[in-house]
Amino acid sequence: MPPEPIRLATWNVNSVKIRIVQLLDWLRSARPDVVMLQEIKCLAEDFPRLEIEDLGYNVAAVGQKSYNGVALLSRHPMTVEHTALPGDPGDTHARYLEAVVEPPANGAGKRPVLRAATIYLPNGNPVDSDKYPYKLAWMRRLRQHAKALLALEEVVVLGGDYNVCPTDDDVYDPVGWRNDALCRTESRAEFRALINLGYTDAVRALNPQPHYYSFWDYQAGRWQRDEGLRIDHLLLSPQAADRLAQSGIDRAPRGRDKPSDHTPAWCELAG
DNA sequence: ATGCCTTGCGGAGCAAGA
Repeated sequence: MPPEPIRLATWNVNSVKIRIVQLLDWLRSARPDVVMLQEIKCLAEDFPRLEIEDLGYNVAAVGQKSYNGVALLSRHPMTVEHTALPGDPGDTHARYLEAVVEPPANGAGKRPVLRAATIYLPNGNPVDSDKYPYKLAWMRRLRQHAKALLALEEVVVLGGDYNVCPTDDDVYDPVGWRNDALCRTESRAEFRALINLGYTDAVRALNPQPHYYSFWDYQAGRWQRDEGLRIDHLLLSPQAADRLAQSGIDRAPRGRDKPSDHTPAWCELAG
């Protein structure tokens, strides 16, 4: 009997406290094994862990008051490895959390561990403020760490809100957005550099069609017009990419009442 | 359009998001 596949998803929930009912409903229906959350917008001690643990998940969170904040949910045992992106102890934003997940053994024997990180990459707007160089510096740090992870030769999934539209195909209005921090040449070059280390964009790899979005602004009827951006990504190490079976974007949560402006991106790795 | 909508904070009106 073949081992069970493992499903992973990333979702910027735009406040986990406001979105708890939508999050629980989605966990019950999508039943992902590992979830990367962003913008929980609360302290870790205020994260609604009991409700999520009741659905069978282990929970790890790094939070701060009001802004940012990330969390990992896993149906399998999980050991936290990093609660911040290495490389700048002065960076106090809650934007990175990495853990090792132990999948259950099966008939064929022990399965390799999975290393999962949840990433909330800085937005970077406005581009003439110090937020943009902060974003680019954060991306360089991420590249350094992602390179070190490759040397481990593990199954690695770096999932999150990257705040980068990789190409013009990932934006509803490329000309209007070309000077935005999400689409600027430097942001795209940094994202490509990350990919060029040897990572695979799991959603793009199996869904090459343009205009396959993960975010729609609340304003100006962007959802109703399907005018969105693809900025939520799952990057796979070669050992993970070798197992990539399915991937996609689950639009359903974006169409529900009181939605986040992002919707989950997901992938499934063969067991 | 320095807007439009939605959050947190705090108890009004910003700041931040993307």
